[in-house]
Amino acid sequence: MRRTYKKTASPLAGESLADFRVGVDNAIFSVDTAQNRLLVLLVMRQEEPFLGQWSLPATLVRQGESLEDASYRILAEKIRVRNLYLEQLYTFGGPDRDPREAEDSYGVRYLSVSYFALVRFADAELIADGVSGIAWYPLDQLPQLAFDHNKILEYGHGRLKNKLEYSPVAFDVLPEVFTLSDLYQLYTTVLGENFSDYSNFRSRLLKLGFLADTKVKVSRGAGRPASLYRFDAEAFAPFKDKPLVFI
Amino acid sequence: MRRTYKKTASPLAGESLADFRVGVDNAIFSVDTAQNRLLVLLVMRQEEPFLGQWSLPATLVRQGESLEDASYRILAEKIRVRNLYLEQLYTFGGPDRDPREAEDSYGVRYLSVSYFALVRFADAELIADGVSGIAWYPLDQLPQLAFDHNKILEYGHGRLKNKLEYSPVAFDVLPEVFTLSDLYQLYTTVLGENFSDYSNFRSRLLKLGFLADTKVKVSRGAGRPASLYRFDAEAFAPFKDKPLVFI
DNA sequence: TCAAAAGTGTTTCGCGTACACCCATGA
DNA sequence: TCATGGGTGTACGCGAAACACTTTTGA
Repeated sequence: MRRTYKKTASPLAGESLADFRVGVDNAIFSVDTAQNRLLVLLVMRQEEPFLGQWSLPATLVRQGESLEDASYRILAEKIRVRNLYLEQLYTFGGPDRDPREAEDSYGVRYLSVSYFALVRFADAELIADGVSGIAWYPLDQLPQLAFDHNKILEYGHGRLKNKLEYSPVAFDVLPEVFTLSDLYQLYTTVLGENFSDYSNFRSRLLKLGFLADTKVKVSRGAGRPASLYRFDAEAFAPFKDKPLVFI
Repeated sequence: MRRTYKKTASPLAGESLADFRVGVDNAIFSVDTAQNRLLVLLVMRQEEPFLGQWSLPATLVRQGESLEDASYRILAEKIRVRNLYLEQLYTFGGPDRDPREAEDSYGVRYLSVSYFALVRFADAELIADGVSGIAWYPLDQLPQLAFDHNKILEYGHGRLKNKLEYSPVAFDVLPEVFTLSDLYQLYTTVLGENFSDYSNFRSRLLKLGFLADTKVKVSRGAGRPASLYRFDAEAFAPFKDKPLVFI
């Protein structure tokens, strides 16, 4: 039926279109502000190819399922989390990127649509199913990953840095209330040590006016107690879609 | 063979994975500096679905062909051009975005990986094959397009604006030598009238030091003749990968 | 000699940067 | 009382924005 349809309609019917399986690979980042570490979620592969190697949480897209649905599904299988940010990253689709292609006599191709996620570390609860390995890995201590997943993570890290600079993702990933140091730590761990002076970061952010001071103080060990702030979505609204630099 | 492989390896074998055809849709932009118009390349569809409707130049990915190859192939079929910029845009893959899915009893899905291209208008020669319609359309006078192509173009236009602000794509698309007014016109037509004052634009660009004055003057009608400039890729090198605002 | 287009210069204002310094707490 | 971390203030310089002005051509 499909064949006939193609044949009558297109002069290219004989050109042998590729059949695809579509995989979704999730690059899931989180920031452990307590330890100043940028983490990424890896799972141990339970099947061939790359059995026993670390990889990104991934799945193949099912019938009737959108790409984003698939991404959420795989995420929900690995982690329980309330606050997260998710967006499409990039589509890798060269031939021979997946060893399964070679084994397959029908010439089925495997295409990977990668998604980028940032989750709140505090309430991210890993789902250990007893069998499969699952773990947060510091981004700077990655093992050799399956497929082209190292490349995907590299790309994802770039995206994360941009997002942080130009959009308010940070507030999706911080607790409801947070100190300005928390915010600063977050930026520092993701962007590197020398992106901005604390006091300047502070005054710039406060001047924008969408951080509401709850006046509640919190003391963490020695030192003066810090004010807890809340992200005010309404006050931020005017900045929405406008280019805005947080650095 | 494939089935067996999946069945032994994965507990999800029964979950009915989707079979995909992968299409590549090209959002090809060009700027007619003479008429100050931002154009996009459309083709008239010669087959169902959406027969006789305008659409983006598109193709289905063939066996052994990478996504980017497919994008270049479809571009080369429609247009002869030497200077262009091309990059992946976004992947649209929800179920039911393509009417062919419904007609197909096997549940084949159609996924669209869109590419963004910017071509030099002066030497872009449309390939008219006598049958199919092909034309440059002003972006602000688009007809109703096939599939979700209007949405893709909207997304592509956003990308174009960003690219122009943060990267030197403009020089891929201008002639070898150009006047600063040419450059300014280009920016104006893409970004809108009020993005910057001409004189400020001018001094900012010149101060960066990668525009070489050829000292050759060119006169266009009345008015003082303008200097022709050349983009100096070597002098630009230090700025590569660094955030840089052209506005 | 005037309009049109190219190119130069100037003034103002705000913001990023780099600091120095004050404040409140725990040990 | 001192180390520690939170918070405030200031002085400098660059750059964006707005706009006035000069230069060189064609008509």
